[in-house]
Amino acid sequence: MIRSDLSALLAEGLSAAQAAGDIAKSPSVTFAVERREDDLADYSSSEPMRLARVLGAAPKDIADVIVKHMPHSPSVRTAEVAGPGFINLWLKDEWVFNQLPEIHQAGPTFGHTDIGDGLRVQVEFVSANPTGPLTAGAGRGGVVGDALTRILRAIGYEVTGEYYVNDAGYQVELLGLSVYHHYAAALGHEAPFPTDGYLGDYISRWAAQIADEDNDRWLNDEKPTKPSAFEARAVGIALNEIKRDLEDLNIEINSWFSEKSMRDRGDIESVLDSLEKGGHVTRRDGAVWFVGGDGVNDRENVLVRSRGDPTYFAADIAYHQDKLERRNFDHVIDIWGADHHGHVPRVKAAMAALGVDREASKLEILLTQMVGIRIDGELGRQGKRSGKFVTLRQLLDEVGPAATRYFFLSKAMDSQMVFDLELAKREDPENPIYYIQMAHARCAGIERTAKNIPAPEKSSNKNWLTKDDGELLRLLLAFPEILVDAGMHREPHRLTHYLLSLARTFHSYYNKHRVVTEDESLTLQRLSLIGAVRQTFANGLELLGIDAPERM
RNA sequence: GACCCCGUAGCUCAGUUGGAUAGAGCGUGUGGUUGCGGACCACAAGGUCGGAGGUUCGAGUCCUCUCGGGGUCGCCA
Repeated sequence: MIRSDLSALLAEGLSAAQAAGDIAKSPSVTFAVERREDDLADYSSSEPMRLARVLGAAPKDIADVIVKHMPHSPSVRTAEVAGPGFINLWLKDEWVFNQLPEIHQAGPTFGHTDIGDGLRVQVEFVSANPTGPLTAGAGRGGVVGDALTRILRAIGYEVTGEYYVNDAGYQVELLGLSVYHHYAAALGHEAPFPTDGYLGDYISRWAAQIADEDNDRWLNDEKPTKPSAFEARAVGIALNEIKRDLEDLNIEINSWFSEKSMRDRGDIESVLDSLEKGGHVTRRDGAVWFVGGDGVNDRENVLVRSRGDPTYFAADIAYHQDKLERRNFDHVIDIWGADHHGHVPRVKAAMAALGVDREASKLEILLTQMVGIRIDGELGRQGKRSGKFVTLRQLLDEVGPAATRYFFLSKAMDSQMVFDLELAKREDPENPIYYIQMAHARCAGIERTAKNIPAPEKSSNKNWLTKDDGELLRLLLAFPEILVDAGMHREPHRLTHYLLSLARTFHSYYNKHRVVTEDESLTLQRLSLIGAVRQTFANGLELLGIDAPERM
């Protein structure tokens, strides 16, 4: 990666200067180097200004001395001191040009690095209750989690994407009773509808499906025979719809973790036992409460209800212990909806209490903010139990998976967003995803036009690079850095913005320079560049889970 | 009341561990493009970064206060 190479070069410059006695000694320094998108430099570092105090010298003098002692590098054309103490670095065109074959050689793995060092990471996302179809908001978490998973893999982590299925507990009981009410009705019987039952249209749809397929198999007067089996039947239908939605949105789940099977193993009892032994439990009003650790002024939360069944919180503690201890992931990332934010401190406190993650360093919880859906200019309220919400399916049917993913991935996850259905439905250039896909298709189109031209040989002519070729190629070389930043900051939208910027640069280039011309040598060189551009779009879109069409 | 997120161009949003003149898309205006696809390109207008203090060489970015919008505070999940 260019950025880290330059950083090392500057560090060498500093130590050489220190060895020569030109500047005071210091502990080793990591030079922050940033890529510039203006015309001040290709890359720059402001480290000298930060070093001023430590080294007891003026920033400008520090920068001067570093530049003076910096070893020669084949990639650097010039290094100069600017402003109050910046070091500006320019890449050598010849070196930039020589990176092109490397991009082609890496092919589908161009941009990938191994800085993750094979660390085992779990990303848990969506995990919506199987008590109804996925909401549009769940789509946001799903898309962000899926893209993050892909990006982390590309930078060298071994990642498992998991969906935690809440297929047990009170909400599932409610689902079963709600569906049963309609099921019985469909067969001409009566069963009570539960208080706080689910009101969505899909409930009667599922009931009709069960009545149709199973006839009177579950029928009894007021309650289903084998109620837990009936619940499982309803949950099964829900999960099928969820899986189909995720599949159509190009989201891959490696592992479906069943809460029910965890409960059946007795994990909750054993975790409660551990908490009790650690003195983190108190009893009051017939219920069992969790007491936060070490004088933390945290509210107490119920683990076991007075009627005897464990809460979602208790199950979640067992689940996270399973991830962090039994399955021993090096790092766990949970992606939750913002409405769960109050739950974050409790779970972390419980993990600390269990001694599973005392430093609170292994469990990382990210929150995706609310998604408002605007239909016909109206911003409606969303609620699964009321049955009033926009489903992910509606989004997919009306907008399509590419635009849906792009829209969710173009904004930072911690900012609230409004999904304007009418706007997103329009298939005009307003939607930047077409602009990006078009760039890829154009590259492919050029390659089709040139397909009877022999493959580029090793070039002897290195003066072909215009400023525009160099700009385009420099942008390609930034791709690996973008992936590292997007992964390490957990911000997939950085990749989205990069691709948009690359598309802009490419379209501009395309409009200005013809690739396939009479000049065979030049044509071959530019074909190689265009091939690298196409590869970068393909790789980037793949990580976003968006298809890269050859034609549009 | 407590806590979380947001507030940047007309609209939707970026802004890289705090760095040099605040960016993009859409919209608006003007112009270009007989070519590898016109789903394109170039140029322009448009900003007290909600407000006030503070931290320091330097703040859209960090801290405090404050205003506005959204969210969460259950023996629901």
